[in-house]
Amino acid sequence: MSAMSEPPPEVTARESRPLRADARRNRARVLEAAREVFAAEGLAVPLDEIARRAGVGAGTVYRHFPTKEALFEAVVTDRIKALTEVGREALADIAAGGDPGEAFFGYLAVVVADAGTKMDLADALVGAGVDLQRATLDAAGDLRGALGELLARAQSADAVRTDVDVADLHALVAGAVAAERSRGAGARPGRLTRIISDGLRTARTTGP
Amino acid sequence: MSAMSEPPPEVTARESRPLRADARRNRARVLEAAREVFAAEGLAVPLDEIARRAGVGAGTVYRHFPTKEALFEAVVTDRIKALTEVGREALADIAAGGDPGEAFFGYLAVVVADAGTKMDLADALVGAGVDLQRATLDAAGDLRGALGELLARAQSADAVRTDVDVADLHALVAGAVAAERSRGAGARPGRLTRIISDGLRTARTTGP
DNA sequence: ATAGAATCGGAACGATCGCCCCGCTTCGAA
DNA sequence: TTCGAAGCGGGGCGATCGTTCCGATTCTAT
Repeated sequence: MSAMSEPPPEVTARESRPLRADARRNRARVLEAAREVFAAEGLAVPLDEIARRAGVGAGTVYRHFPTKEALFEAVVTDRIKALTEVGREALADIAAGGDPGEAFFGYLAVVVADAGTKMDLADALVGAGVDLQRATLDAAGDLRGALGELLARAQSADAVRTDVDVADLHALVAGAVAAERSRGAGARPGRLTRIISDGLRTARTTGP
Repeated sequence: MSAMSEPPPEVTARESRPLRADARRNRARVLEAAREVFAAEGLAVPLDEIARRAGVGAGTVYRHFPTKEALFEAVVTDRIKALTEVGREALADIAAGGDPGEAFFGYLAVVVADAGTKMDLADALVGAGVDLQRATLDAAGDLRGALGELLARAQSADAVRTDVDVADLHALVAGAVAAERSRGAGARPGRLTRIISDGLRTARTTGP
């Protein structure tokens, strides 16, 4: 604290002071570079690379994010929230009279397709040497929640076998993402999702 | 499985001088320790740890295996060969009149179950920062071959949908393995394999 | 038993990478 | 315009890990 003349009215939270203009700009640049690089290479990329791509020094990165993982989580959390949002929309769709099965499988495809092309999400989902922290865990929990509710609805509508739970789903998604990631950039996506989806359906008596 | 004996290291004309007694013993110890540790922890384990577990110095490890990857591959190749052998047995089973679908799905379960508990195979399958070399690639190719033939037979027997190829299978297996690995040691295995297997089956017209 | 060589062990090296420090630059309020 | 301080950059520290080196040790042919 200070014995100086000026008693600024913000002794509480730290997020009050507005960032200096260049600082805010640099912060945005770092985040943007981190998004690109993490999405392309996963957690394994050196932090210097991100700093270089952002056109700043490594010290600047640490000024804005206390740790490399914090930066990583800032990026991943953001993406997870977006996916959760899509899930909520799917739920709203059901509430509005949409088909639960369609909503569920559609969402599954979206998640796998999106996460499959982002190495960062793949790393986070599969947990390759990643210790998630509060914020990210909460976001992941929300995602899990949305997915779980969609699953429940689809099961109630008799569109998905009932011997599957959210944990299975998480594992399947993680697996599909890992698989999608392991194949080269080639091979049209969605192939695996279709197979997995078919496996999830209730034994259908489609027939001649 | 994974009790394959080691054929003379495939460098070149190495059969000239027989290894000294203690050297041979140490080599075996290193391989054994590597098997355990790689299976438990994957490629990420420090080499010193292996040396320590083997009761030798790091230098000794390098005397027998030129590089850490070489050691890793020696272990993985061994395991892959064992899996391939099981695949061949399944094929022989078919030739002897066994059911192709049963053989295929059974083999799939075996591969996923086995690889799912061995981090080294998971690493190798998913390719997490692993550059396979000749020997391992050949072994992997053989495995792929066996899997491919089993797939073809099962498809001919109308037990597996025909819009799936070996690459899809590889991806699915890799994904299942990664998933199996990402969940804690809990959760009974085979759950995912069953779902995936159901997805692979030809659309069945089970009765009304 | 003995010498000579094969082998061992673990200290040391070099590269990588996360993170911190500090002198200099740049902002922005007065 | 001025000047205090927020912010910056990048060199550097420390830890980890793969690999190498070499003096000490152990084996085996004689």
